[in-house]
Parts: sequence; C-alpha cells; structure tokens
Amino acid sequence: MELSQRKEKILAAVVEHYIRTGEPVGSKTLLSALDITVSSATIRNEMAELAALGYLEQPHTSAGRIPTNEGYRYYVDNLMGVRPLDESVKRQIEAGVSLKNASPEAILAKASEFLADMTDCAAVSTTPSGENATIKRIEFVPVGTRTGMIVLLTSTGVIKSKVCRSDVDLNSSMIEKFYNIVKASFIGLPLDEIDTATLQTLVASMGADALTMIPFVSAVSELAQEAMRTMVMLGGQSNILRYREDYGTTAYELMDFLRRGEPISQLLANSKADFDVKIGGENKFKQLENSSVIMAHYNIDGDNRGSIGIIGPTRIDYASLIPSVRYLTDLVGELLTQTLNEE
Amino acid sequence: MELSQRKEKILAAVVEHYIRTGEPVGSKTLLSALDITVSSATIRNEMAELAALGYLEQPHTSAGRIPTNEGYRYYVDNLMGVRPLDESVKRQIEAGVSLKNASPEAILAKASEFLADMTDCAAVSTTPSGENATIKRIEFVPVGTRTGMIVLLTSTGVIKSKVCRSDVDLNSSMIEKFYNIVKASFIGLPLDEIDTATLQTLVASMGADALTMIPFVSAVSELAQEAMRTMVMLGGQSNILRYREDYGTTAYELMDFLRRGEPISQLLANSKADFDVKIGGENKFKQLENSSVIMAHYNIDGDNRGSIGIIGPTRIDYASLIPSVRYLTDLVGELLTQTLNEE
DNA sequence: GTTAGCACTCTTTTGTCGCGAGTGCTAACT
DNA sequence: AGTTAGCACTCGCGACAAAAGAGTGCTAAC
Repeated sequence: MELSQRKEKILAAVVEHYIRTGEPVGSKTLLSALDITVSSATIRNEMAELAALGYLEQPHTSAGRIPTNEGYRYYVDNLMGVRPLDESVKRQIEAGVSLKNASPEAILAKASEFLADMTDCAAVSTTPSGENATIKRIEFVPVGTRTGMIVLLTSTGVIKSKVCRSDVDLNSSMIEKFYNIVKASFIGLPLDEIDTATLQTLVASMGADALTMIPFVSAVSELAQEAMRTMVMLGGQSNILRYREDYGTTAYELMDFLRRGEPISQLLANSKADFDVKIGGENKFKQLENSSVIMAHYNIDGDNRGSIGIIGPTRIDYASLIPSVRYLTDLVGELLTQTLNEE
Repeated sequence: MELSQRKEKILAAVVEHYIRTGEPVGSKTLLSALDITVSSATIRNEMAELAALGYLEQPHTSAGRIPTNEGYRYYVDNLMGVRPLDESVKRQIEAGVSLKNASPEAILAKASEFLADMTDCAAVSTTPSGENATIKRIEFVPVGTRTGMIVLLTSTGVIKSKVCRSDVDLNSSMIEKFYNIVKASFIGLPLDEIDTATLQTLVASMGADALTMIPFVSAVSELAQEAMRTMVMLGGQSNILRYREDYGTTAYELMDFLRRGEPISQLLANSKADFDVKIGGENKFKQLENSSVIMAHYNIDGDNRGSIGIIGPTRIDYASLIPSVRYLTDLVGELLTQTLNEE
C-alpha cells in the first residue's frame, strides 16, 4: 500500500508524537508539530483516510488519533529515519558490554541487564546454540575421595563443567577406564546424538564396569545437554511496571511470560532476518499483544547463533532503540566470537 | 502490653479476616465470624480500645478497622496458632527442593523459585557464606593450547571453577610452576586473606615468571572471591503484581530493590534468631515499608550459613506461611549439608 | 459490664450538567 | 479537484449534588 507523501508525513508525526506523549493526537496539535502549510481541516481529512486504511484509530469519537499496529508497522518499514547512532551512545554501549575473561552466560546476562537499563524495557537474550557442535575434549579432575569435576569442551568453544559423585572411592584405574570410554565413545560425537538410547547401549556394552561408571557417563551426557541447550537471560523485568498503563491488564501475564525461558527462546529463534521487529499481535503469543519486540541476532564465526532483544509497549521508541539493539548485538557477537575462539 | 482474652480474640479475628479479604472489617462482620455471645456494640467498644492502643486503625471514619503493623506484630508473637504443617504440604515441599547432584547455587535457585510459586510471594535466598573457609585444593585442567580451567575446592566443600587464558602457549613446565605457587601460597589460606595486597607481594616475589603466571594467579584470587561472596537468588518477582494494590506506589521501588542483591543479603543477614518476621517498617529499608518479610536460616554442619525468605504485603498469611518457610529452609539445610560433605 | 438505639460521619455510587477537544460534513473558494 | 472555513455534533471528563450504605461513637437503659 503506497501512501501519498503528505499522508506519510502525517502518519509519521502521529506515531512520533504518540510515542513521546502517550496521548491521542488531534489535528491541531499535529498542525503545530508539522511544518506544513495546510489547515487543520485538511489534516482531518487526511487522518480520516488514514483511519479508513487502518493505520490510525480513535479510542473514542471525540479524541485524537493513535496509531494501529499496522500504523506502527508502516512507520517502521517506510518512514522511520535511520539516523546513525550517536558516538556517545556507541561508547556507552561499548562500556556496557565489555567483560573480559567471562563465560558466554555471564556476558549475555550482563548485556541483558545493561540493555534493560539503557532502554527502560525488559531485555532478553539467548546463549549460543550448540546444535551443530561436537564434543572436542573431556577432562576429569578429582576433587575429593569420591568426588570429581568433569569438564567438557565443545567444538564451538563452549566449556561446561559439573561436579560428579561416585558410589565408591576413586582410584586411578577407574579414572583410566573413564578416559577410555570417553575416547572411544564421546570425542567427536555431535552433542545431539547423546540421548538416553545411546547411553543405554553404551552402558550395556561396559559389562561389569557399568555400575561404577554410570555416574560419570551420565554426567557427561548431562553436560552435553547443557552445552546444547540455549539458556534465556533476562534483565529489567521491573521496567514493565514503568509502562504499566500501556500493557493494561496483560502486565502480569507479560511478567509471567518472561519467567518461562522456553517461549522466549521460541520467540527469538523464530525470525531469520538479521534483525526483526514484532509489533503487538504479530507474534503468536497472546501475552505479548500489547507489546513490541525488537530483536537482533548475533553471529559467531559468521554463523547465526543467538539473539538479543527488548520487549516494551507498542509505543516503544523504535527509531532510536532499533539501532541501539543492533549495535549492541553486533558487539556481543564479536566479543563472543573472540571468547570462544581463544584457546 | 497484655490484652484481655476477649480483645485478643477480636484482634486475631480482625487480622485473619483482613488477611483473607483485604477489606477493612467492621463490627457486624466480626460478630458473625466470632463465636462469641456479645453484641456488635460491645465489639465496637473493644475495637475502639484496640485502636487507642495502636493495634488497629481506620482508613477513614466510616470504614471498618484494619490492623496496624503493631497489630500484626502482636498477632504473630502471641495469637497466631502454630498448627503443624499438613502432611501433604510437607510432601509437596520435599518434592519442590529435591535436586540431586546439583550445585548449592542451583539448589537455592530452585528452592526460591519453588517457594515463590507456592506462596505467591517473591522469594529470596542467599548462598552459603564462605567467610571462615580456607582453600583446600586447586587443580588446573588444560582445555586448549592457551586455555585452561582452574578448579578451586574450599574447606566447606564449595567447588568453583573458571576458565582462564594465558598469553603464551601452555606447556608442562608452566603448569608445574603453577602448582608450586599454589602449594606454597594458597593451600590452607583463609579465603578472606586473598586480597590485592597479598597478590601483589606474591607476584613481586615470582620475579621473571610473574608475567606468564599472572592470569593464573589472579584467576585463583577471583575464584576465592567468588567462593566467599554470598549470592542472592531471586524468584517470583512477578508475584509482586499480584498484590499490587497492597504495595501501593512502592511496587516499582520494591521490584527494583529485589534486583540489587546487596541490600537483600543485608536484610537476610541482619537477624540472628532461627527465623524472623519483619513487618512493614520494622526493617530499615524504606522500599519495604508496605511489605513483610518472613525469613529463616539454614544450617550446614550445625552452623548458620545462609537464609531463605519470602517478601509479601503486610497482610501476608503469616500463620500458614511461616511454618512452610521454616520447613523448606530446614530441608534445604539438610540437602546442602549432604551435598557439601560428600567427597 | 453489656446492649439497643440513634444520630453522625464519611465513602461510594449514581445522575446530571457543562465544558472542551476533536471530529465529520457541507458549502464556498482557489 | 483539492483546500479551507464554519458549524453542528459526539463523546469523555470533571464538578457537583443527592442518595445509599456502611460503620462508628455515644447515650441511656438493662
């Protein structure tokens, strides 16, 4: 749907004004905000047409207009000025995500927290997916007479560790047996091939040693699961209260939605493009019907591996937050690439 | 301050009714709730006296009475029936905290989450304090040409690990050097003696090796800090919205308060008794002035080491939640004792 | 000490009214 | 044909008033 230039100007002004104030905007207000040489009546006519086209709506007859979800969509796709990020904002973001010597989880947790603070929205991120990774290395470190720590390194550079407990005292022959099993059965194996069936056949093939080895073997499998699973990092839930009126009655549902990592990871994984904006009901979760999501994906070694996003009211400030989310996400991608490749 | 038996009965009835309904309770309502053979006028007289004593108040002249913080306090200290926990609730709690083979952090995180769900409040817990612990063991596991994982075990059984990166390729002589330094300088050292000053003298004494060893040594120190620091686990923040009206305008402040672990750990550490209830402004944090806190402390090897608590509105259901929190906390204590002592 | 009765207070609800904001339509103008 | 001025119309909102309802405090009698 193509709009005349003047309609576009009006639509943009309505969207921007409403985003700023949260109040329905009428023809007169618009007249002074717009450097245009027409009368308010003309603007009214144009607005009526925009409403007929579905881009604007009236909360009630005698109020101004507010954008519909389609209105926001048109604004984001066609009208929004993509001014480059301020240098000072860039530097602020750079400071916010810098974290040396930290795990991917810690980096993303901090990034989410920072992004939430910066945008006054709730922020979410997913840890790198380990779907196509294989097991590169497994180590066992005794830390007590019956306790040891298993360390797993994947081909994508993710390191996971887990304390594990044996039913009998550890001795070097057991540890050697463990390494033999690991070498023969695990190294090089794709993470997603370690399921309970594989484990059972493995345990069955061990014969007499099975009993003592089970805690170790199952710990390795748990680690593989963990390394594969993407975790959801969450920040700034309290910011939901900040825009409480905009969320209406869905505020509680929204907070509850945020707690459950699973749907969020679906939400974030659901888009292929470099970055994505979902406005109101555009995503299939009805808890988000009064929310917009701005998300971007980060790459590790050029490979799309995870996402970072913010969730705010539909009248979120798209124009200035989209570039911020994208820039931050790119930075995090670089940082993670670096972290995971250093050996 | 001693109250007559009848006054106590009335106060208890007011508190319990208000906790249940959230509505101010008047003399007639009370009459039907109370199996007492007096008229509403008598109850009015008694309530007027209770108000004069500071245990009840009226939101406005023609409304019923609601308990003051002092009223809740008297109720909790003297009136509240301490019925033992239902067997079914006990079993529910046992199921909620059972987690085999998990780290203390994971156990407490799950316990907080579960407690929040069970009580419809926000729940918090602190990880065991490592204040008096010493370093028992340190291991180094190479996982790449320049990367290794350092594993630290404390005398209290806490295991922490961290990936650490060298500037040059690792070789066995460096690893041996590392173990020498560790043996000589760290093993047996109390965690709180590892500060920057100690580290600097240590690095200074290493002479030429200092440069290559610094990443390792400082990683050990970071691990020691981590093992010492109590972390705050948080669950059920969304439940704050559930009692939004009760928190009034402090709802946002409350959520924000919960995010910052530090004040919460102060709050929880501030009480010596086995368990503790803070009502409204009784704790020094003004973000909690409309909240009550029910907290209990768990013991590891008989030693008070951490706390678990819930934060709700002042009209929280003390009588049934206090036993739940205590029972759960005891269970967690047992579980942690077991986890940390198994070697 | 207890109770019935009653006047009193204060909130809440409902209804009405007028104001103001903003619209849509029509007729005139360019 | 597009634009504009003018005007009647609609609707939400705040103010105000009246009525209803809940609950109290007090007094006088039991």
